[in-house]
Amino acid sequence: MTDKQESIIMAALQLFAKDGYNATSTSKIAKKAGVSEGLIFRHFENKEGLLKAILELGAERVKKYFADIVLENDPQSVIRKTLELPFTIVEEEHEFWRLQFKLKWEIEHYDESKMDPLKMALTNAFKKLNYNQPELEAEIVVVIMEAISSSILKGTLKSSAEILKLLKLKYQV
Amino acid sequence: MTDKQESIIMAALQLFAKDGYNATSTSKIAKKAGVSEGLIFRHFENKEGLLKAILELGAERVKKYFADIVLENDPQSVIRKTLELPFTIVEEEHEFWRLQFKLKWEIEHYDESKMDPLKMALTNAFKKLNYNQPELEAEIVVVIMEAISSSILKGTLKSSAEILKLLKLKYQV
Amino acid sequence: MTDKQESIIMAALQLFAKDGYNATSTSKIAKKAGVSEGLIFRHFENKEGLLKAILELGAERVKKYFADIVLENDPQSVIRKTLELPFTIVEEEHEFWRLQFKLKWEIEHYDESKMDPLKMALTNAFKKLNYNQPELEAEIVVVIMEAISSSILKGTLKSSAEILKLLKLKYQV
Amino acid sequence: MTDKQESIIMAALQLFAKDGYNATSTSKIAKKAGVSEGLIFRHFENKEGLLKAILELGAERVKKYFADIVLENDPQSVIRKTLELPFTIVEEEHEFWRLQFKLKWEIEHYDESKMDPLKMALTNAFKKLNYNQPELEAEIVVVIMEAISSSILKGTLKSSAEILKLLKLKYQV
DNA sequence: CATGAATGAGACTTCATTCAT
DNA sequence: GATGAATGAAGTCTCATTCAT
Repeated sequence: MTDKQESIIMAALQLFAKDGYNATSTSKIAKKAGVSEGLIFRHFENKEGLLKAILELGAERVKKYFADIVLENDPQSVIRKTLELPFTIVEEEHEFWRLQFKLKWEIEHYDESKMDPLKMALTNAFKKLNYNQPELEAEIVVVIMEAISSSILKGTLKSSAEILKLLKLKYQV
Repeated sequence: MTDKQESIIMAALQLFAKDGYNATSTSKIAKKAGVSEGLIFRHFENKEGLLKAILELGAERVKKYFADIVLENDPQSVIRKTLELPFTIVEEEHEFWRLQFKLKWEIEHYDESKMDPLKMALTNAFKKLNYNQPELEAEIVVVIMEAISSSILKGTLKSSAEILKLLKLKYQV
Repeated sequence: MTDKQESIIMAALQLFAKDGYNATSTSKIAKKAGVSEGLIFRHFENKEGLLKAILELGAERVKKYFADIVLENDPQSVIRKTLELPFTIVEEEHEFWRLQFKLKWEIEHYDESKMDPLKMALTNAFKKLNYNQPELEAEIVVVIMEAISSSILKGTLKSSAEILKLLKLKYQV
Repeated sequence: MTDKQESIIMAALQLFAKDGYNATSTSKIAKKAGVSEGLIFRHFENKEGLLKAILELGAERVKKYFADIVLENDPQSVIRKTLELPFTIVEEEHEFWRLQFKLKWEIEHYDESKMDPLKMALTNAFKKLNYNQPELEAEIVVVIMEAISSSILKGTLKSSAEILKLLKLKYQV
């Protein structure tokens, strides 16, 4: 990955996140990245190719975030870390994640399979804690986690710290 | 509202929901609605005007859905009905609600105030039930409700019936 | 000429004068005139018909302005009145005349024949005053008169009163 | 300035001059210039940008025409050359100048300042010749010069050679 | 690898005009 | 006579993509 390739990706990332995929022109990306418009197509074939590159980058970051949770043995820690996840997104990565969430709605068949390892880890955790329906519980936690993430990214969640505390209390983690 | 105005709105609704606002051209809308492209602009001034008309329609439907909950006296019913809400969306309205959710990400300043009455009703309900932090509880329920709605609309929620049952159990409603 | 016909003409006049013929839409005219767009076409057949109606109105006003000069016997008065003409245009008629001048450039074959009576009157006057080339003198006076008119209408003429005085002096009228 | 840029300007010049700015579509310009329509916007940003480019070209040509007069020392030559100016416009440049004159009516705030050097030169000349009101005389000559130019360009001036002779006689130049 | 001029399709929008009421 | 919904062509402009250099 050359320097210019990276700056294209970073520019696209920011613009896609701010304005959406369709509303962002390749010319704006090129200008922001400080490269010629043609270069985008040499490196990524077309606009969608650029999007895919960004999406893959997203999948990798997701894996990294999940790794720490999935490798955790203590079931309570698995749940706690999952709930904490949305609150640990650093400010600088907000636009990156905004884009990922936005794209879930924009792309026809968004690949949700990257959530599977987390779901399994959670299911296992709830099993160990003798919950009656561990799979359902896992799915609910994932849903809650995603919902809180998107609220945070959209900036509509108030008193987030207290909510986290309350959630941990409910799950006793 | 003439016949053609309505068919424009319906066509736009479906296309916006399927492909997104930006990716839908006014010419496609006109073709689908069976009218001339110019008519869209005579009636709605511009593409955004058409979007606003649809959004207002959405706000009205939201109000209608919420009315039943907000006017409820029994606190447990308030919570139960809120949790049930996502599961009561009829198939035909799916694309309409898909659009509403999609737009939350696509539009710069999406107006979230329409949730306020529901939040207040929930806060009141939790107060009556002597929860320690009724406002936080209300916010969590809203977040959960929205999350489940979006999962259902995206088609990524499995075993939705059981999840509802489990949630009701947790809140004893 | 009904009331509505008149208000259409007046509205068109003002808008054509301000923005030009091409840049003025029939819808703007209708709105300004307070009538339906269709009515314009019932009365004037098409946009060009409306223009022609205005042009004829212009020709009539020109005739009226010229009548007083052409019927004058005293040769010096003929010249003086011609020179004074641009300065006698009342403020309210400015946009009307602006339009007439603008159209001379906008219309392919603008009919200049309405100037003929004036030219003849001037030629006669110069003949009576024993100028060597009365026709040429007449043409120059007309050219000067038109030039000053357009300067006034464009608002680029300074010290117009003094210029008039000086011109009268030159022609001893 | 690439080849295509130039052919766009030339095509626009001719069409603007013939039909006016508003009545000329960018698609017609592109077709006449033998380029894609999009190229117009890549080079000139928008239709008005193209107009401005042409206008600047006009301002430069005006300067060139005036330079010879302004640098003249002999006052009579200044006046004579100014009067002769309209008659020296070569046939091939007619449409260019037609456009310049047409635009004075079409554009909201046409910049008249380019006449200032000429006016000053004339004022100076009349001063040297001991005219009582040199500034007024200068303004009149400019007005006459512009009027004759526009008559020539519109093709409504007859016996132009004699008129020039007569004017020179009047000013004894 | 990198540029940027050039393209052609299609975007949103405006407009003169028609026609049923 | 008068309305205003409706049209279809054309308008300006944007965009993803190509290609010679």
